[in-house]
Amino acid sequence: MSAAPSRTTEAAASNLGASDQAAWNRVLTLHVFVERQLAQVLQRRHGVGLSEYRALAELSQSAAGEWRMQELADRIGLGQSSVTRLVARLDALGLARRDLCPDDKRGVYAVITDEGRQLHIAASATYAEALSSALNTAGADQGLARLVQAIRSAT
Amino acid sequence: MSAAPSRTTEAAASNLGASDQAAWNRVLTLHVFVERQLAQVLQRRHGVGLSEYRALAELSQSAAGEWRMQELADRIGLGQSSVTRLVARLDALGLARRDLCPDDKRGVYAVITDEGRQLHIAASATYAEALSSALNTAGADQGLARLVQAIRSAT
DNA sequence: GCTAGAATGTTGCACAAGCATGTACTTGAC
DNA sequence: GTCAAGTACATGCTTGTGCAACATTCTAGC
Repeated sequence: MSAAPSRTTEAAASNLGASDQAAWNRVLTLHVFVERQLAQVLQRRHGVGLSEYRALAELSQSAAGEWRMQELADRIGLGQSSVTRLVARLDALGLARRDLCPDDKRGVYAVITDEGRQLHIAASATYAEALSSALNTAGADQGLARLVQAIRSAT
Repeated sequence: MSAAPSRTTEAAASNLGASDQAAWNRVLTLHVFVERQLAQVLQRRHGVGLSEYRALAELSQSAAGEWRMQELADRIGLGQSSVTRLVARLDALGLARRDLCPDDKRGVYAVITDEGRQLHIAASATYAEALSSALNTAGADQGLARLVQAIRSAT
């Protein structure tokens, strides 16, 4: 796999690479813009950060309102140690609590509280509204319009 | 703006809101995955972080190899203070230097050095390769395939 | 010219996130 | 039953980032 067969493969990969970079740069621009909007509005109106909100969202839509720490970490895209402290923050705010796993004494559940559910319901409306608003604003930008459209229509 | 006229508007916004959330969650998942891959590979192979790489990329593709601090901040999606320190890091590494603006004594240029250009060229290949690889991997995932396709085809 | 306000960067501070390590527990091989 | 390896989470440390406050310089209006 060095000479002829890789020739076209490498060329194709290289070409795709260039357009991938342009595409990804647009994603980055959009990501920064939208996340900043969301973070600001959540902080102002509900006093929580994006990670807190997303943790509450995952917990509240779980069947039992709880997840193992590791599972929660995977779901919100953070590392283990970050989630340990994130749940500690939620605990301090009364929005979630830590619960020991009975059948595996190493395990810990993060459990959403009633307060947490209430905050999530309220913040959820804010989040949805701000997200759509941010996407609309970004979609009005010349360079991002097609990307936003593509993201929205990618089921 | 409370009763009849807002009825359909709110309903439409609400519906769009729900699908926007699902769409944005996929973007977040993809973003975390790809950025982590890129950051790891750049750090391992070239000893720089993502922000450093992106700053070098912006500087190297500028006409004069330089940008005003604020302009650079906008281009890589960071705040002013972050860029102040980012450029200080690049300066310490010999990859960029700070230059005073002659006609506006408040202004500062971040200027890429030869070392910076060389590193960028090398890292650029790594970056392109890792990006395409990451997108391909993500594109093989059931839940992300359509999104990756959409992003790639959104010119 | 002068002064008020805007613009450009820098610095102090707080904080969230990652990495490496430590601790407790579980599992599997023998 | 015991020991080694692996899993699950917590903790110490470092770092990059944002916000707010600050100093300096530019720009307009008078």
